[in-house]
Amino acid sequence: MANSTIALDELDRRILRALQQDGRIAITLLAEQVGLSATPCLRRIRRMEEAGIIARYTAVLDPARVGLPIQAFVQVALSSHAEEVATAFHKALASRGEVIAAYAMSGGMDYMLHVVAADFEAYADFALKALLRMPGVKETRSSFVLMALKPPGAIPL
Amino acid sequence: MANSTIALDELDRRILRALQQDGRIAITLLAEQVGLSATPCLRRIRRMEEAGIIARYTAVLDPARVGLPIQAFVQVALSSHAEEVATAFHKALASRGEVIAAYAMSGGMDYMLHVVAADFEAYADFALKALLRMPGVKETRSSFVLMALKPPGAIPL
DNA sequence: CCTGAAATTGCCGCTAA
DNA sequence: TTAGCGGCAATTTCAGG
Repeated sequence: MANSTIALDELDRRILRALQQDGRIAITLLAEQVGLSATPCLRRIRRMEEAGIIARYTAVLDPARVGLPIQAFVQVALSSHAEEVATAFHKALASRGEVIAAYAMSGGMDYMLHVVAADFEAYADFALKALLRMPGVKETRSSFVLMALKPPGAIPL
Repeated sequence: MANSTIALDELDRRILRALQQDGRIAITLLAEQVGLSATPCLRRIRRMEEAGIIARYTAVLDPARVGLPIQAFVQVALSSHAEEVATAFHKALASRGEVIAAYAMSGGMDYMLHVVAADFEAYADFALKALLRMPGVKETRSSFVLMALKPPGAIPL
């Protein structure tokens, strides 16, 4: 996972589209779909993995079906933007599995979190006992997901 | 992808953890890791795929490395909650690749969108020319991602 | 445990700077 | 001529029965 900026041609983009659609597709099949033989196809995939274009492969789970039907987005403001406060906060976030995504944001609130929970009680525990007590947290604002219209999105290529 | 609610035992959870970590792991290796032989391991995987617990497999791309370095979360309020307005809005969202995730939300704003773009100009085009003209859109509020702390998250099991 | 299929590697040929 | 890319074929490993 290096960081070189590599140019992608149409073949690469086709490969990425196919792999986003089905991350376990057989290389042989993929190669056929994009109009290559397996060898150069695999070579391109490896190159994009090395370059960090393909970050990883994953199984996408349905949170509701694994017992985590509650999803929320939480905006968080910190009371201080000192680096050590931010670092401590990041560390606290990292240790919490229910935070499935976290972003530092521009604008009024400093962070956006995507959180899953088994039920409202578990969510409340997280929000009140964990999140609000994390280092530097000044204010939080939770909104719950009622319905996922586009659950896991592919990146347009 | 049925919808039966199936109980997961510790073995299933281990399988899911491994598949979230590496969606292309070989069944043989996975089986060894979780302490099963390949055949029953594969059976469990198929069962969870059928049940929709495993929704799909995907390659996770780094948006910045495929030319989409701008990410934003956009909250959207509709002027009407009539079903036909909402449906038209959902349809408009679906046709926009830069919207990589969309959720109907509780609370003040009706929707939360996760959007990627090649640059601010492209983002502005989306926000001003596409989103604001979608059916029923009353108000939008964009916040930009400065840094992804937990980019693509796994669901805790 | 066995058989067919897939992944992976080495090697060769083609094409363009 | 050399660097880069694609294809073929052989080998090893995997999937699925």
